[in-house]
Amino acid sequence: MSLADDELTGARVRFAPSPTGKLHLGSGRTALFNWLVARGSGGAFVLRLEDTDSERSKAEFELDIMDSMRWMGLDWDEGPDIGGPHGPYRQSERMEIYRGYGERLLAEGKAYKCWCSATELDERKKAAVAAGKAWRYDRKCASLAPDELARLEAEDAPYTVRFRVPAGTVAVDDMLRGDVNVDASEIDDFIIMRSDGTAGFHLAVVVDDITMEITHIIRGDDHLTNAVRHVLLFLALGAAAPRFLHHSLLFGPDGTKLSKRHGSTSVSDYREQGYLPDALVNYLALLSWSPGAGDEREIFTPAQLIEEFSIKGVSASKAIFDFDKLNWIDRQHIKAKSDSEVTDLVEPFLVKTGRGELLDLPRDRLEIAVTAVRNSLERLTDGLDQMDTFVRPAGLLDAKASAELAKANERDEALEICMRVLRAEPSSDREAAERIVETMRAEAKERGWGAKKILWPFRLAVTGLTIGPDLVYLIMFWGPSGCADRIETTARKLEGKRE
RNA sequence: GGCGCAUUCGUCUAGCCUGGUUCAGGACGCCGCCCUCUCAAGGCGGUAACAGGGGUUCAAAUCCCCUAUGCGCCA
Repeated sequence: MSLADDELTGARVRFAPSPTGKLHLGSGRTALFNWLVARGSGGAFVLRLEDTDSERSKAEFELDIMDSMRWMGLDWDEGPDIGGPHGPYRQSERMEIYRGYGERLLAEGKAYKCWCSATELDERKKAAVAAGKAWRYDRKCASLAPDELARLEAEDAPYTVRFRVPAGTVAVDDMLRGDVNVDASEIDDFIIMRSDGTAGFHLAVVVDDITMEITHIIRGDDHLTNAVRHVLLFLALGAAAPRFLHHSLLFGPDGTKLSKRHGSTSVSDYREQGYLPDALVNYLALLSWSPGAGDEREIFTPAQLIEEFSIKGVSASKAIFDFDKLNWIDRQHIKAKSDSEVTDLVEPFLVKTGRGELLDLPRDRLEIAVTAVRNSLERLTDGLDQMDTFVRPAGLLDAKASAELAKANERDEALEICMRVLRAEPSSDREAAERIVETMRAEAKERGWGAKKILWPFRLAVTGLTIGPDLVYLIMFWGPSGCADRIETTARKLEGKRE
């Protein structure tokens, strides 16, 4: 990683998803950026689960998130499953830690107890809005008279703990946007401990980042203004604020937040649809990152991304997810693989779609079938239908093929030629197959025909279909004599029909 | 409503920091042509953008200000 202007060596970064849903593409992108910085800087990548919402947090989502990350190749150095020196890595297991920090802030006068009830707050808020004023917590409990305070303490009524926001300007050091300055008076005294004794979101995040020794916080744009609160808390707790990088959010083609309406949104969906993990990673990185400076490459392996990625190449503007481009990138990654690798990759999808006949094929023939369709692969699932060509019974014509054969001139002669040429070739390797096709072309030429006059009936008679893989692969798959037999079967059927 | 962030072809972007070499480069998509037994793939070519307005300057996509729009956060 080249980070001339950022002393990014040994950066400790973290990815902190809430397990309230499957790993979203947008979160996957955040995880990717963190991972790239960790790996590129020789630092560490921490996975932390923000599962404080016990209603919505589910174990199955934790599993999906971790599975999806592993599938993408985003390995972490510390996390809930593998532990680490700063654990636990689930917020639900860290409540005692937060409470300690909350109490410390309280003791130092940097926070205060607030007895205002939700309904009270609501009323005052409504009044403020009705008066045309912006509502911000009015600090009623920030300066209670001593006797009032004593009375409330004695009552043992539920209270929240609010952070006493100091006056002044707060600067968030963002690696993409420079210092973002906000006047602290814009921030109200937010709650750091809820009335049930659990930590508020902001406190939990900051305490985690301090105790886990996070040096760089990389997350979505939606947290940019939250960062102001976080900086305030870091300072109040006597910790140096880390550096931030708030990347842009992901949107759908219509400019609204990427959601189910636009198609699949979770990483695992893309996995199931047959995208290569490296391609998804490549595409996600390319949304808002580019190598820059006249470097026009677009296809990168994860290793290359680690090598090339730099903060300088990251754009701060919004990113719209383009399915077409993803498909194209996936195709490029598939193309870069060997026939054997693609075959390995396709196999699980044959299993999933119940294509037993193809799976029963010996490996070398399966590989021919895969090789035959790999050009049309945008995703691993795309060529499956065309592969079915190879397990069709001989002589079975679909309606279109049947019609095409019926109207072909000199069809019988063409098929005769095909069979003769095929039967004359004992070998079935690629060279032989290519030779056969060339010979058929020559035979056509001799008769003053176009090549189509022989090759088109050949395809139709062998496969029974009007579309399908290149002829060379048909010959390689069934062998010359196998093809001749299939043609013969078809020819006999045609004859039977005629009589 | 307040605050914050963003704004180059339909989309992702290069260029902006270090103003002239850019009547803005690449990629996806789209369109056309070529190749061709089919579907593709591939090759070649084309389409299309500096949000608007003011400045500063000999010169602005590049620097400054304002406006607009989008998004986000707080409520």
